[in-house]
Amino acid sequence: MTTAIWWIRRDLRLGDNPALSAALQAASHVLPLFILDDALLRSSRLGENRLRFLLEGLRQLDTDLRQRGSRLVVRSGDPHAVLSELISSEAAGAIYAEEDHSPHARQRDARISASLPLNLAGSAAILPPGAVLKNDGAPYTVFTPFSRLWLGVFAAGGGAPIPPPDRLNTPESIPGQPIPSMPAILQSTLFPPGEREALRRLEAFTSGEAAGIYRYAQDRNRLDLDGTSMLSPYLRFGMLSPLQVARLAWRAIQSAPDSHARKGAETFLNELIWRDFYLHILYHFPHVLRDNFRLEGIPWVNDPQAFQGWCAGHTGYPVVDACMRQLLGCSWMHNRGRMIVASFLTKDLLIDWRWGEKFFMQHLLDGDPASNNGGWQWTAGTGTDAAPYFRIFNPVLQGMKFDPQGAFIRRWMPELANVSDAYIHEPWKMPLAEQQEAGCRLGINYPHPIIDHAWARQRALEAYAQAKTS
DNA sequence: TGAAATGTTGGGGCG
DNA sequence: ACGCCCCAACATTTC
Repeated sequence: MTTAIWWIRRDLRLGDNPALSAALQAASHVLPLFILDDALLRSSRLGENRLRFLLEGLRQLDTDLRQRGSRLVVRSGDPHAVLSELISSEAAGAIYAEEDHSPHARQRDARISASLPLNLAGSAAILPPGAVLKNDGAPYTVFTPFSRLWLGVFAAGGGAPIPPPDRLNTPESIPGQPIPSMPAILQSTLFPPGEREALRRLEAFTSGEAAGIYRYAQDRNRLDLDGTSMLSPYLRFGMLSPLQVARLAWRAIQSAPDSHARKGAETFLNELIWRDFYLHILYHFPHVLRDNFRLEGIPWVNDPQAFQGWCAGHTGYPVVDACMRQLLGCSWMHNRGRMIVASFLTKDLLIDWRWGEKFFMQHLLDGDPASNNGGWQWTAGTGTDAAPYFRIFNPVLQGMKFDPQGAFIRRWMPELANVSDAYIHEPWKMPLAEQQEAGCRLGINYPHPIIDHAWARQRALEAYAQAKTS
């Protein structure tokens, strides 16, 4: 009997899992292990809701494993200590794990590899960092050429997904600990954790001629429609194989019924490429977690009270507030909303993008350092291939464009529920009579805008003019 | 994966 | 009929 450890990190799935597959080939017995790393659990960037999503995902994985004659072993502590103890107590020959390209994970894995037989197989990205480089071997810092080459590399390497194993032999009586329970903070779970649910959503999004992926190009920016895949939390924890999602998107492009549908599938695949782009950026430029990628010396105002207003959804701009309430209410925010609130924080309020980045990490189920950092630096105009400094969203126009009837605003802002279409995006213009009729008195039921956008825009342009290209 | 400011054009009102 | 003005509507430039 030989034993291999399948060390699960952010690949909570049995299907299309190269690390699990390698472990099964290497040994007669496989020990599925998840380590609750003290260092990660103590991080101020780990929100309770994401932790709970992870723990419940582990419970789901354990259920799936038990149906295959196995079970999940959970241990807390320092990964190196846990692994070396298990290697000797179980006489395990090797450890197999999916590669995690984030700086913290690379450091941890390098330390472990130095003394333990750690084998990395598969990647949290679709194409691993290093697979998409410029001719001179340098990493891309502009998205469009990156995506062109990415598509070429991806198309060349086809292949079918690895089926989930029928059975895992797992050694008996390995001491583990029960998966911790956390009370649910939110009443509704928009995102039931687990691979089964993830596959169900993927199937619904990509199969059939009426699939959402074919409407993605036209609907994805609409806050008031379900135009996105809502797969991000599952991709974040590898409850879905990102490679498998990309394969299905690719297939949808090939079999699209018309050019409009093809455009939808292409746009969706493009978003997956953005995900890879930012994973690669973080791999090649880990300092972006602390520093601006390209601008230096923006004179941030960093008003804590304004920040509190933004966090709570009390800015007085309905679309901004509705998006923040959506984040607080379901630990997820529409991508269009993320851009709107990020632009408002960095450009209107002139608050350092790091404040918003951290807040997002604390609240998003899909919070991932690479994509989150990339998105924030993009909006702040400090990142790779970033929005230019002068691109400043007007929260009123964004609301009118992407929530035309205000349905999204009314869903998240009960105090605005009876405000008419004419004023739903700028309630401060409401005459007193209508305020009373709508039960929404400015300054009482809903705040006046905490800042005047036209003025704030001017201020932002002046502030960014002081920044230096670095 | 913006928005505002500025420029241009052309129809209609009017003396 | 003609010129002038006003101002949408659209295009271009600028931030």
